[in-house]
Amino acid sequence: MTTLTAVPDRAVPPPEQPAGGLTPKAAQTRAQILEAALGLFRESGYDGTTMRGVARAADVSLGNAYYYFASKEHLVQGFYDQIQVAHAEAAASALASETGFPERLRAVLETWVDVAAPYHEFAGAFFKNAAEPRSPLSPFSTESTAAREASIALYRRVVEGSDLKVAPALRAQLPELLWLLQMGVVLFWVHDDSPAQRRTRDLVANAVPLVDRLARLTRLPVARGLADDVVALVRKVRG
Amino acid sequence: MTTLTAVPDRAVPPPEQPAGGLTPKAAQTRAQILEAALGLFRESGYDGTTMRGVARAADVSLGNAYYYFASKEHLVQGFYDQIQVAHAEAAASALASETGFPERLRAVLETWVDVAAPYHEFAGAFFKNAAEPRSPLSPFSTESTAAREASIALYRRVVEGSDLKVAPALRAQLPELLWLLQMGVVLFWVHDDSPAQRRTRDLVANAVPLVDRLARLTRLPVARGLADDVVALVRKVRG
DNA sequence: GTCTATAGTGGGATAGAC
DNA sequence: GTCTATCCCACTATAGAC
Repeated sequence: MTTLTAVPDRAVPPPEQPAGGLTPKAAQTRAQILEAALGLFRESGYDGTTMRGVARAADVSLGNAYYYFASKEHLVQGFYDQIQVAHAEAAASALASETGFPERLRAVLETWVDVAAPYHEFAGAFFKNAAEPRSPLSPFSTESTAAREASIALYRRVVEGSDLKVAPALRAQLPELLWLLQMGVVLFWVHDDSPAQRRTRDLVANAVPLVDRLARLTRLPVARGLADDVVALVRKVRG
Repeated sequence: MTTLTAVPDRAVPPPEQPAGGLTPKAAQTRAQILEAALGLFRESGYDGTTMRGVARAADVSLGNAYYYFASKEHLVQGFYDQIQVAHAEAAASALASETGFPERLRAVLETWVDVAAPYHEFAGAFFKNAAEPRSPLSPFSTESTAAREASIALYRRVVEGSDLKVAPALRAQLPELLWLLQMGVVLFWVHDDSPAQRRTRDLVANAVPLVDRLARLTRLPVARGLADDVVALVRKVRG
């Protein structure tokens, strides 16, 4: 779940029509299956939904469902897409009107909580699958690269459109670090049983000013060396 | 699993009636099943191990395996307990000879990597289960409280036995924060495909001095207020 | 309370015919 | 591309032995 910025489905075997396009018929069938799956996920959750049920609801055979979606997990990517689009849209309008770094950061994090809220109940099951390292759904997987980059780009906009003054070396790395912060928020969120995810919202409200102050602190000589080393560590450890 | 075996010897042992514990026979069978499971996990991974296989390797019936472990996942809980005990033991000897904070911290984190190494290949499957919020296997769950407390206690020893000078408010919270650091290391570790988890060891080696410097920095007035606020945030957000 | 044997059920995933 | 038939395995149920 984490990013919930997901990746366009590539579970589809590219049959005849090249250029990544599907036959109209194939696209239709595929959409049918996905729609049925998302409906059942909403109704019965992830575990409560069976591939047989999806196939039946989509009016196709079980084998056909597997022809388009290699596994039950792959169906979840459609769910990711929906949230990712909604988050990007909601965040965009907030970013258009704010210039302060903490306000922008808080807006983006809070809109994620807003957008994801309706799915909180089922998020646990999704999160479980996304957390598996070898899963294509993992936010760290190569399959998720595009989605991850898109999400990081959102935080790049947060930084670049803001008045933040920060150690130069850190500035380039900051979007990625903020994305990691979102990962942490998501982790907290899936464990948050408070009504309307109140505690996650509190976390965001209280953590953002701290991040802001910490970032600005890196301009002081006493902290700058440390900030540089953090950047170096992240860079080294990333790949 | 580790603590419930305290059945005092008696001249005439009563056939059963374990006071919250297991009869010796039961403990023996249970251990047998767990050992067989861990062996198969190592050999064939989590998904490659079947409950039938576990039962066969342990020389018990399938039903008996389920008598002791309600599900395949519950076998993983046994793994957690075992690794936690092994980690505590391995770390203890390192802690006995080191007094510097970064050396102690690094030793504890590295012994974890050492102890967990044999299971790295299939740790992903474990991690997947642990990531599910409502799972009793989650490190944040109430069922995991004992193991979590034991782990935090280890980091309390790291701090208390060391020469670390840190903002007083932070000192009390530090063990818990270091435990969170370990969670982060574990997250990195499960995604680490380098031989012998080289990159995780690099991460530890490079991150520990940073943590050390950051902790000491909190004594400076300029950072102290921020440290206090971090402590306040953690405290608020935890419960 | 501990254990066996056996016979299910349900659901994820696959093979191969058409 | 779509189907039917099938496999495999986690898990359950049951009935009974000690």
